[in-house]
Amino acid sequence: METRELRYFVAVAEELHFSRAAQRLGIAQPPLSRAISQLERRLGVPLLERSNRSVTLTEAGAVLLHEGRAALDAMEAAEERTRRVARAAAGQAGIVLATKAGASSELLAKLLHAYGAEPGSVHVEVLLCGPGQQERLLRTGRADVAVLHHPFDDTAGLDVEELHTEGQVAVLPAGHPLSAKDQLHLDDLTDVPELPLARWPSAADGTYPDGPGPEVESHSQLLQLISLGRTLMVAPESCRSQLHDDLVAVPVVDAPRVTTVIAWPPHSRSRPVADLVRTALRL
Amino acid sequence: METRELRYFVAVAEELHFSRAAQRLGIAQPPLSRAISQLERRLGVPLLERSNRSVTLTEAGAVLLHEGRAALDAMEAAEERTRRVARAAAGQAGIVLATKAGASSELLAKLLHAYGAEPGSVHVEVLLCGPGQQERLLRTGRADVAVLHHPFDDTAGLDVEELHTEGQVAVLPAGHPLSAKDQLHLDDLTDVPELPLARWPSAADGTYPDGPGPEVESHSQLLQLISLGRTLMVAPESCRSQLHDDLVAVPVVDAPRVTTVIAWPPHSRSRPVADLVRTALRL
DNA sequence: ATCGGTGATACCGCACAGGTATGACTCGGG
DNA sequence: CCCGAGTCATACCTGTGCGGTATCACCGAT
Repeated sequence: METRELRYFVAVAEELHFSRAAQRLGIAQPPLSRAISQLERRLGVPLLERSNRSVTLTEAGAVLLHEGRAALDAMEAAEERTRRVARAAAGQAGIVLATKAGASSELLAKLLHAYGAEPGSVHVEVLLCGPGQQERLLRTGRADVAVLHHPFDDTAGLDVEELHTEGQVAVLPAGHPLSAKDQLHLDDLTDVPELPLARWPSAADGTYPDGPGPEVESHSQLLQLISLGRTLMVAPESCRSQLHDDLVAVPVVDAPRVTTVIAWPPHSRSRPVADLVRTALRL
Repeated sequence: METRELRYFVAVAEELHFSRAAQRLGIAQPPLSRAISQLERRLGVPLLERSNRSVTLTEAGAVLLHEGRAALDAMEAAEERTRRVARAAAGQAGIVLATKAGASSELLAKLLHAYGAEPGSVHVEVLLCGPGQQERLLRTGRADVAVLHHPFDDTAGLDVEELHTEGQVAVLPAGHPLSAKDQLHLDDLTDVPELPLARWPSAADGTYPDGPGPEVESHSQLLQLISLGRTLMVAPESCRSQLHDDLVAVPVVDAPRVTTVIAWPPHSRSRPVADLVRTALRL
């Protein structure tokens, strides 16, 4: 199976629409149709169910979509890491660490400081990105190591070490009745009509889901909207250090505990990554 | 990057010889040369160092070899699992479990029996294979779940659960002076001229490494050679249940402890695999 | 100096990816 | 009830590029 065929199939399987998929791939629709049927013939397995004006995945198609995404990621990672290693060898070496913008900043600062003091340490480029993006950067080879947060990020297929576990707090505008309490439950927060949960853009297409909450695209926007009394959020308690006086954090006793982990691709043979992880575990 | 290019590169990187690699790939040498230089040009990175009569990997080439193998495995796994899912849907369903021939047979029997009694259990095809092969079967999609042994098998990139930990014993011919002891150290076993360690064929090319020990290709051969007083082996103590009277097992106190684990690919969404793992953990 | 063996280059033919035009079919609207 | 819009499939053409053969340039051993 060639990557081209697999890319084509993944596009169709995601769009469930040949013409749109062809447009996304930058080719015409007929060659795409042909490529897919050829793939089905070669595998000996029907992947798509073409019925009245709609395309759906067969069971086998669903499997190929999943496994195929992982395989394409691995191909991309191989290519990307090869390029990066050459660039590193050619001068300004370094590894790339990906982390969610605004999360675990204190821990990260300590880690980078400690690692920088190690003998043989290399330059660490920090890549801040939106939620759920770090994991992808790691899988596609654009990052060597990432700081993730269980259970929010998917760590399937990555090697991880746990660094820190903490509870979560509700961040509320000062003066709101709920902010006077000294602890809360999740049920207290789901149905607060005047503070609906904010909506983030979908990672896939950048559109916002429906709902009453305000649309946000960054952490600072969200904090400002809380200050303005328009929404609330639930976040790991370490975020307290970044809150202004006009925000109040109240522990949410039944929210899932959040574990900060350091993660890297399972086949990594990078010495700097190993050093960085060892340093992180000593903190 | 197309899988064809990557397959070509991996072949050359493994052989470090264009003509042999071309032969292995079933193509002529000139197209292979061209494909590799084209790959290097596309990546913008030299992968191979061609100097006086010898080909060596550059640092980038070594990375691409490693990452590329994983990527090719993932591609193969995607293809294989898709085929298998279709076959399973078409009638005789089932999952494939890979394990080393002759290892953990008791545990495996208990597991299969317990799983078979579960509601909703499917047929489990057991694939016995040589040492170090299970892992590959799992990575390339020919198996859904495997029973592996730490630290012998590499579990990087697989999800695992530990099932059982045990020490190791030396298996000796009855009557040999060492068999009279009630415990041994590894040092006692490395330099026993009359019982040199047996040699297994290499997984890569099937050739035997050099050495004084007898060549074997199966567990039963090895046991017979021990009976004949020609070699010895060190194995997990659970192998005792399969030994004849003319073999003696003596604990090796400083041999690494062996952990039997059940492993599956990290992206598995197979319900039967999850059930099987859950059953295994209850044993 | 010669020969065997290395990888690179030159050239050719054919398979196949991709484009355009069009068909078969299904739905919705006038 | 038919027409038009929209779906994916088919037919045909074209050009790229993969693979093969022949050959070269280079190096080392004899």
